[in-house]
Amino acid sequence: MKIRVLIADDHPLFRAAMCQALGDIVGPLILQASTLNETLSQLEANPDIDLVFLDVKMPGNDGLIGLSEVRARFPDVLVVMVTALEEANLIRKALALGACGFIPKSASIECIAEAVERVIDGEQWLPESVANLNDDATETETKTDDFSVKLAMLTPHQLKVLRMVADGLLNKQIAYELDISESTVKQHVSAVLRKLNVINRTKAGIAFKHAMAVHE
DNA sequence: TCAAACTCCGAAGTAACCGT
DNA sequence: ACGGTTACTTCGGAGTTTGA
Repeated sequence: MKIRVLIADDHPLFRAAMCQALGDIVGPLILQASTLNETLSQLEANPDIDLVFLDVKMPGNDGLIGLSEVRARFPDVLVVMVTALEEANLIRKALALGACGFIPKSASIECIAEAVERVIDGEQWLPESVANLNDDATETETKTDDFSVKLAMLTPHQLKVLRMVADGLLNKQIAYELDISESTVKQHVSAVLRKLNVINRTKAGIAFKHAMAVHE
């Protein structure tokens, strides 16, 4: 298997272990990152990266913000989430946001190898222990799931804009950041409101923050 | 995907009016 | 004269529509 892999995790020991495990599977084409910014820089500098193992909790990535950022900026890159937590709700959100798979840090090398093969083949992959997690979602969580599904309907540009709206940026500021006109930002915001079925940017921002916050 | 033109809405400022 | 209330105007930001 000749694919280029990026391992994004803030723990050097885990990265080293992953490198060792993946080295036997995908060969030597493995890059590393310890923060979300570093991950994005690596993806920008290496457009040939096929697959990213992204830690749910690392500097700059609290929850699924990193996933949404990577999906928004690099829609062609496959993303497999890595976490010590096996929460059904978190996993559903990640998959709805475009993650191709979910690997617990306790996964065996065989398990990781199977994940890589399946994901590269275009399938979604979950280990059995995760796939069998009881669906104990509360009503609120169910609503959040619906929202995550709506989030997955957004285009990469719309996701970027939503993230900035959630951060409290004005349309003018978003336009400056993305180097587009203010009216284009408004068009994106309108599309986001329509797709998320909310009446204004404040509600969209709050809902987005809520959906991204997985460790409350 | 992007931009232009438009409407809508709320906040802030100002003037006119009224009661004390 | 002073303070409070109301009505009007202006302006900036948000959102929609239309077309390239």
